[in-house]
Amino acid sequence: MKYSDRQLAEMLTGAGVRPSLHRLAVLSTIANDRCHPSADDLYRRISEQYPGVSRTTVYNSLHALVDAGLVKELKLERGVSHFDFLLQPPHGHFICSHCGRIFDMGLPPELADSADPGFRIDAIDLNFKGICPDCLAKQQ
Amino acid sequence: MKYSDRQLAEMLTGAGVRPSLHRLAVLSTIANDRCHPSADDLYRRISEQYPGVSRTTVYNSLHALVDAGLVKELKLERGVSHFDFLLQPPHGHFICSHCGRIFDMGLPPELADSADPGFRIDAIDLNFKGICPDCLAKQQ
DNA sequence: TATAGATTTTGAAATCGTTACAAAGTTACG
DNA sequence: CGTAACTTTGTAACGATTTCAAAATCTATA
Repeated sequence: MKYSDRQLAEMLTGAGVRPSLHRLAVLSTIANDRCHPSADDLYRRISEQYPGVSRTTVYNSLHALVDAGLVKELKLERGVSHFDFLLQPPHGHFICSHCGRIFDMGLPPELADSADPGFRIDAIDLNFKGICPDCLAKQQ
Repeated sequence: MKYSDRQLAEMLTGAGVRPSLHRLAVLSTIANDRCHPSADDLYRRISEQYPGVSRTTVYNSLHALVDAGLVKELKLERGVSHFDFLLQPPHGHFICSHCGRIFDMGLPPELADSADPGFRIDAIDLNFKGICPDCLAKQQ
């Protein structure tokens, strides 16, 4: 499923964020490629489309999108954040130790209930680590 | 349950790591306080006991303990690692958005089975975010 | 179409946690 | 003892991110 720039622009205005060219480019890359890019990945991708864009602009855009609730920041490894589109059922992630790719994984439906009583659960991060099918096939 | 320095030293030698004073102090803090300290928390704690200790020594010790499989590095927030004692059943964590404390939480037993077939799961990180009972009580 | 006001972008410098590295100190063991 | 292996130290570097103030660009209203 691909989101048109018009759809994405509407999401932005709907969330009270002005749909500037750069913000739209950042959101479109996150929403349509679903590759969980880091800020630097995004900077390089956006640079191809808009040469001369500032790294700070990419960070600014990301903050705006995260604050607007359209994008989720994933803290999977120390030091680097990755970014995921939020318009879809909640899901976890799988990080392949071999190729580094990040895959979406379904969340067990009653996971929130497994927390101790008395805690108010607002968000769940579930991350698997291991080897993805592609790398398993290549390995042996 | 508290671990004596002798017990901890045996764990270290058993794992092939020389039980130096600093390493023992780091491990003891992580094992006995169970407060999921960051490297900087540990540096400050160890400094009280051994004034003049170098920050690098704390990092070196942490690396040794993580490599030895006695300590697990938690990547809960961007930028900072926290450290948890590993000698206990696998568990997830709850981070209170209000006070910042980190609590242990049980893992649902068949969580690994919920991953898509074809992936080899080596590790699971489950993190809840929300408000802890103490902060909930104080809030209203 | 002007123009003022608000918002966005820029680029350089700063920050923060962590790592690299080489020198100095310590320990184990023949 | 002597020497090789390991540990600690302190400084400098690193990389991702943030800060900040100036410049550019938009928007609304006249």
